[in-house]
Amino acid sequence: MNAERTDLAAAFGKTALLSSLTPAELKTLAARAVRKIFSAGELLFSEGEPCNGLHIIAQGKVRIFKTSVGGREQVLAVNVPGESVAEVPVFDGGPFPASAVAIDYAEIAFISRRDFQAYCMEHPEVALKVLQVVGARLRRLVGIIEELSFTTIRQRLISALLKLADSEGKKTARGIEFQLPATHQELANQLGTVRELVSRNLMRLQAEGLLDVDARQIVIRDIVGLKGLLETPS
Amino acid sequence: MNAERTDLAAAFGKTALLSSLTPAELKTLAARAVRKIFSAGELLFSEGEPCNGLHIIAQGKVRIFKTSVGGREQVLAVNVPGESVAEVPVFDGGPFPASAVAIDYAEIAFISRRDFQAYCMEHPEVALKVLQVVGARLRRLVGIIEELSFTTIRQRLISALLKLADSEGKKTARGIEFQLPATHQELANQLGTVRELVSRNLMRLQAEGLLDVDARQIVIRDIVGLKGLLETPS
DNA sequence: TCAATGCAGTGACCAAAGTCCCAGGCTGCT
DNA sequence: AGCAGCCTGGGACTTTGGTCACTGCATTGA
Repeated sequence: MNAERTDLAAAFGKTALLSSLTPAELKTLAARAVRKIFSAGELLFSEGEPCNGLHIIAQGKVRIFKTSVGGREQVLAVNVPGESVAEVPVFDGGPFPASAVAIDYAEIAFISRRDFQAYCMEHPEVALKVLQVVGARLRRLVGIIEELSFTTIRQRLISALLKLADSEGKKTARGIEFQLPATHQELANQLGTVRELVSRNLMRLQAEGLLDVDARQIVIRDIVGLKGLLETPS
Repeated sequence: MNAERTDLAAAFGKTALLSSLTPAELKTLAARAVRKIFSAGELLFSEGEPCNGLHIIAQGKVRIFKTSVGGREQVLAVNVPGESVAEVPVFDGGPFPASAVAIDYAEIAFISRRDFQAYCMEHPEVALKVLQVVGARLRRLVGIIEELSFTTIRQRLISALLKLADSEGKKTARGIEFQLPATHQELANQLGTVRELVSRNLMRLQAEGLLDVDARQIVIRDIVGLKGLLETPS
């Protein structure tokens, strides 16, 4: 396993936060970082816990989410290698506003709050980068709020499908094909709803001839029609 | 009107962002700021517009909100004097993620992006403050998402009432009394719903004996009962 | 004093969202 | 082969949210 370990300094060089640093600086920072390994489904941290450092994803994907008392989940973000997690509590000293879980095997570089804050004081441009990253996060949250309060589940599902088609879809004779990245349950969590509604709405779109569904395999037959449904409120 | 003008340097001293600056620094920064006056209901800026500077509220209140195609509104924040508005686009260069309107007569100090960014490079501690402010904003947005996706309008209304009771309520013989800060419509916008549901839910709570409603005058009769409704999903 | 306007309350109605429950299929394990 | 556990599909039903239309009330300003 050791041999497969990602080189932290190299990983740092690819993160938006630290891309402006010189190789030497990356190395000194990497030296201060702790490597943490998580297996699929393992929690990085839970909402409400105190935060003592910055997490940078070297490998794997991390899902950030809130949990309700009723056991429902709302996904806030899915982060990939090169991205950082929980920048905010590092700087305001508060607890984690949400929980984070490793979606699959993940390697995380962990830098203590003190070290990173000190680094920002010495390198103001890093602080500005952090600000940009946090800004992007904030914009995405505003987008989630907009979707939750203005759109139906049907529309949210459609726009999620369109995004997937755009990023992972392959054009075939039958249409644009792709696989759902996970279970209907997981997709429901991202849309802020429950499994059944995802199933049902997929079936409804199929019945309307807009796409074909076979469990997680999706074939979009009428992408123009789908986009049309986003404009005019159904 | 000139005589009533707020002293910008003094106002700056009270803002979280700039509280660490010396009086001399405040003065030089204030010299670079432009004063903008808005009357009630006037737009500071609209979602999607490019952003060319930081707004700091010297006087008045500002409401930040998103608008849907159907004309509905979702309030993201209400900011008061001493707070800044739209820090994010100042730093990431993107457009405003939402619109802002003056709730009543307002005086805004406006500092250009370039000036403020330069200031942050010279004073890294200011950048860290900005990060804290943006962090607080982000936490509030996460809170809104949580409410939108996990709670009913009834519960959101109750928790809004409890917050108001806490901040503005006065204990009287009849219970905790206060006035709604604005119209039912406005309250609905903050809860992410429509006027009728606010009316109805208020009436329902009254029928249940938990509070008395007379238009905007609220008397909470059973605060324990209200809090109880937040715990167990109704 | 009398429209005009804006806000609050309300009933009827409809659509969306959510719950509960069970059946069928697939996978992996014993 | 047989079983257990997950995931999906789907039926029946309830609750919540939202729309529309109308009434009454207060304020305001001509």
